[in-house]
Amino acid sequence: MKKLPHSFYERDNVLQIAKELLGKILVTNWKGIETSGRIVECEAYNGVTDRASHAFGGRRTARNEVMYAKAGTAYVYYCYGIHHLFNVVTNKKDIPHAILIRALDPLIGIPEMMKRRGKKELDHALTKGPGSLSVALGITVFNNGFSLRSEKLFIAEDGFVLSENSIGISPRIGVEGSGEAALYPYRFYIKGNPFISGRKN
DNA sequence: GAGTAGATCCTCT
DNA sequence: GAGGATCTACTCA
Repeated sequence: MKKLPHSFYERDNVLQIAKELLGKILVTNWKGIETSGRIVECEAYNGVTDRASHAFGGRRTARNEVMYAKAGTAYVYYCYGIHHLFNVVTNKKDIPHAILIRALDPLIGIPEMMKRRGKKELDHALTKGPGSLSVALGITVFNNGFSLRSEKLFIAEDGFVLSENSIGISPRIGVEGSGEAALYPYRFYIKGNPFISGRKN
């Protein structure tokens, strides 16, 4: 298993990167407790031309400043008063592309994840949906701006190969108020995986 | 199984 | 002062 190189994140096609993130492994390691999961669902946010993005039209505020940071940076923000949403910043510095990680297939540290989520039995809601997976991996706004190549938080590949026809593509979730941007097919997921989020699947 | 309400807080206008 | 890249639980059929 090796960490994805900086060049992986720095490319300019955020859709391509989002698709390639499927099957990769997101790892956190807080205080020696390692938890990880395979990425099975994500959404691309295509910079200043994407109405559903925080950076639409070139908006740049204290909150989304991290989207303008260099590739391979974690962008975490708080939403609906409950959920921490974890994003990966891509493309070059000052270009606000990002990919929202929406669901994981848990691999390591499942008991710890269940503890963080307050669950006694393992079920498919453990890491399903961006809010849930952040809790399961212990990611909070505290991690905003972290590098994704650090020892505590990183994305790696383990040789897992995904065939082209097992990748599903659909419009994004939760962005209905974003005009035609809500229809863009920017969501990528692994077909048939039980951890895919979305109420209607 | 499907639909709806409630939680709950930071950020920008 | 309103709304947001949401999830869960509970109700009703």
